Amino acid sequence: MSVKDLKKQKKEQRRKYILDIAEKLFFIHGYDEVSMNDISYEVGLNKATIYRYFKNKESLYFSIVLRGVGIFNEMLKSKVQAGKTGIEKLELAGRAYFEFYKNYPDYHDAYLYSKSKRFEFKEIEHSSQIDSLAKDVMKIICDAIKEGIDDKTMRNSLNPVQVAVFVAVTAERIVELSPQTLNLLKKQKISHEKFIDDSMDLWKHMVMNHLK
Amino acid sequence: MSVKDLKKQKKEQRRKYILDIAEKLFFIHGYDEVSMNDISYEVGLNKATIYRYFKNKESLYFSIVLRGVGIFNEMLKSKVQAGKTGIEKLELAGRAYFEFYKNYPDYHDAYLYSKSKRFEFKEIEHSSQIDSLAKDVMKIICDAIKEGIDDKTMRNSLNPVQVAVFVAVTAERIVELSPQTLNLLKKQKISHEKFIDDSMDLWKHMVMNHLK
Amino acid sequence: MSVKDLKKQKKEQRRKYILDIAEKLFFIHGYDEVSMNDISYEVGLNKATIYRYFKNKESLYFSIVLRGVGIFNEMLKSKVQAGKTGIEKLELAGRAYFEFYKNYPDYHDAYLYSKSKRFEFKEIEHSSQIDSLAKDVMKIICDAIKEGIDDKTMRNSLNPVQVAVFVAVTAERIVELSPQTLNLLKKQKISHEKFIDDSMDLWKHMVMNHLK
Amino acid sequence: MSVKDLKKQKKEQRRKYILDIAEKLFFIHGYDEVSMNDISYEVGLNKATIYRYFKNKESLYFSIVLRGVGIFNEMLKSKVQAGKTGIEKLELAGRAYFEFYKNYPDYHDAYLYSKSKRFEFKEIEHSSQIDSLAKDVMKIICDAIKEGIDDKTMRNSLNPVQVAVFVAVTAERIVELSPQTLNLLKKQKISHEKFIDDSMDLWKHMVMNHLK
DNA sequence: AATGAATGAGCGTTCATTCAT
DNA sequence: AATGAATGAACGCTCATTCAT
Repeated sequence: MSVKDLKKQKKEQRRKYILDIAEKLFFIHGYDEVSMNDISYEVGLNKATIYRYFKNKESLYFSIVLRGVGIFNEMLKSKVQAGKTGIEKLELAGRAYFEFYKNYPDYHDAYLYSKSKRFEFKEIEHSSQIDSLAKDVMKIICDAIKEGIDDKTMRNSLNPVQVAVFVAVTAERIVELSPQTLNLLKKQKISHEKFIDDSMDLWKHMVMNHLK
Repeated sequence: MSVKDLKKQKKEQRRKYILDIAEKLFFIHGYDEVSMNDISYEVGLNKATIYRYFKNKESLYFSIVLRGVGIFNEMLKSKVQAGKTGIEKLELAGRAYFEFYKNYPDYHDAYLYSKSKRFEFKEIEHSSQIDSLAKDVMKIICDAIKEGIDDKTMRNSLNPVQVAVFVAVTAERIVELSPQTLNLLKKQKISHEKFIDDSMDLWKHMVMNHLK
Repeated sequence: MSVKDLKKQKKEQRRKYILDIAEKLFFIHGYDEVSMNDISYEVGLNKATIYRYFKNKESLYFSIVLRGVGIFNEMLKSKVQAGKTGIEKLELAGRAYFEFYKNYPDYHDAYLYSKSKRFEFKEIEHSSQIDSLAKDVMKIICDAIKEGIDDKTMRNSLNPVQVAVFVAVTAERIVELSPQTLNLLKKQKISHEKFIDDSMDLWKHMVMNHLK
Repeated sequence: MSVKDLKKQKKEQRRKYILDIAEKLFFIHGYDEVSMNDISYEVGLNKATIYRYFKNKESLYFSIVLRGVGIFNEMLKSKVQAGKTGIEKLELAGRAYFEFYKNYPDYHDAYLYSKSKRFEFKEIEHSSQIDSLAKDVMKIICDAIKEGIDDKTMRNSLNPVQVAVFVAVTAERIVELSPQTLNLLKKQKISHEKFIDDSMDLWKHMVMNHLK
């Protein structure tokens, strides 16, 4: 039993090691520019061995994405719980997202890429776990909105799920502006940071209870 | 003179024909899954002949994207001008966007893909024309917001460019929901259409002048 | 008649023009790096039109080589006739060769390339004319040697043809040393020029009549 | 240990096998006319497998050239050491060269082609080893000449390096006469063999000490 | 568990040349 | 005489993946 566990542990360690190296490479060069050769070389293990730990290249990549989503989830949870009102929690959720983006931009990129057309129509390992975590995220946002409606910091005409989806998908893109868009903002002396702040203000106006 | 024109016209027709076929293929299978071999085979012309009409694969793709952006521009312009107030114009801009998405989802996809990391760092034919059209779009939205501030249908604390960017980037993604997200909405009996409608409502709350 | 001649003349002029441009390109980039596209573009005529003047790319190239060989022939003839003794004439032939190399290194390169394996086993236009000129060269050298034997400036045990061939083929390579070889000489403070001079001295020792 | 060695040996054998086939093809058709497809087909291994053994086509070719240069080096060394005087050694060096050419004309050709413009400006595997062997050759010839000057079988006015270079580059070409040149000699009833013999006689006259 | 060897499929692009007009 | 359109053939190389051991 103990021996088995030891083996398992060792395997887990090695898996983690491979993941660390692959992550580094993917983050530097991008998914398509990194070959399994590159990874196995950098890891120091045979290419075929990598396949013992990961079904294929995609699975390897999605494991990394999963890491990122996990990190985000933690950040989100710990941040949001500090809020008192619903609207405050929503704002904190937004802040959590942007903080995640600032601290782990590569994970963020990887996550977006994992959801791009590049991978669709394929059954990929780990993608269900990623989805599950994504669902948790939606639930947290949803709950914040429900709370906001209850405590009257938000309009009661809002549909929590609808708003949560809106918030989530727009957040994803607000942090990743194209060079051209950044340029446009620059001309108005609006930094990316300020843009994000202002966007959160728009969010609040979107949901706040103006009657109160 | 007339002979030359005829030739030019014929060439233009041929070009269009290639573009039509390639478009079909790209829309079905995606950029990376379609090879120049596939295209030439489907077109019925030699691969090298394709290269007489398009510098390379990317140029071919971006020509298609350009088509789509052109179509959207027309739709946007004709829609927006029907609005009377600023906020009405903004709403119509949104409607134009969603209409475009509904009628030409593939063009929309192609446009997004053309802006993805997949192509960055490269100088690509037609990309400047695409950018130029994209700028026109931003200007139209911007003008609508300015008008809204002037006619007091929108808050005067808004920065037009900031809002325009926010609106534009979020619109891009609201229409492209992942299957999981669509599922989530479905459980709440919210159709994609309804979601879009509701999102436009959120937009309006975001910018409207509540004092009035 | 006169009209025909005029046409012929014009055609000849155009041919020369094409040749001039192609020559420039070949000399700059080398045979294999220049495409018929490049040439036609630079010439300003349609690719197919080039083919009206030259059977194919090789024929075009060999026309240029022919030019060079022609130039060399003239230089050789005029130089050699100034010599009084046979050995003097041989030396002058050598000098003519090296002068040609110095003044027209590109023609020299092209000539050597035309004789390389790159082209063998093929029937190429103009190659017989080139050969014919090459024969003239051999004859001139041969005659010089015969004269040298007669006037006793050279050993009478020499076979003129054998020596001529030896002189001709070695000359070709003495002027085109590899970077490594040039380096080796440099270490001994021997410049390429000096090497050539010394080589001509070796030639003279090779044939001179030591009894005299 | 022994297992590893066995594998290495097997790999070496396979490498040699590929080299043998490729050599055959290159020798028959020439470098540019043989594609990697041809080689892999003839070898009976997948194209990609060839790339496991050789970095690229050039590396494959230069491995073959290296073989040839190695063979020549052996021949040269063993021949030259049999000479007693310097001039004798020089003559033996020449004989070694011609013998090599006679026995391995294809290797000789390949070596010359490897030094042609076709490959310049590129860093190619094995080329440094080839250069190193070429340097050995030059050293051997140089030493022979120095010895010849010392033992007074050669003129003391000679610069050993200069003569060595002259001898080396001319030797390279004497053996590779064009069909036209061979024809010319034939008319004088001079066989290639006789031409080479006579050429060596010229060499000797070139360097010998006539005072002695 | 780990490896080295092997593979099939594919990639976009370029070329010299030839045709119908 | 001159053109624009069209073509077939080829090119070296890389990739993710899977075997036999």
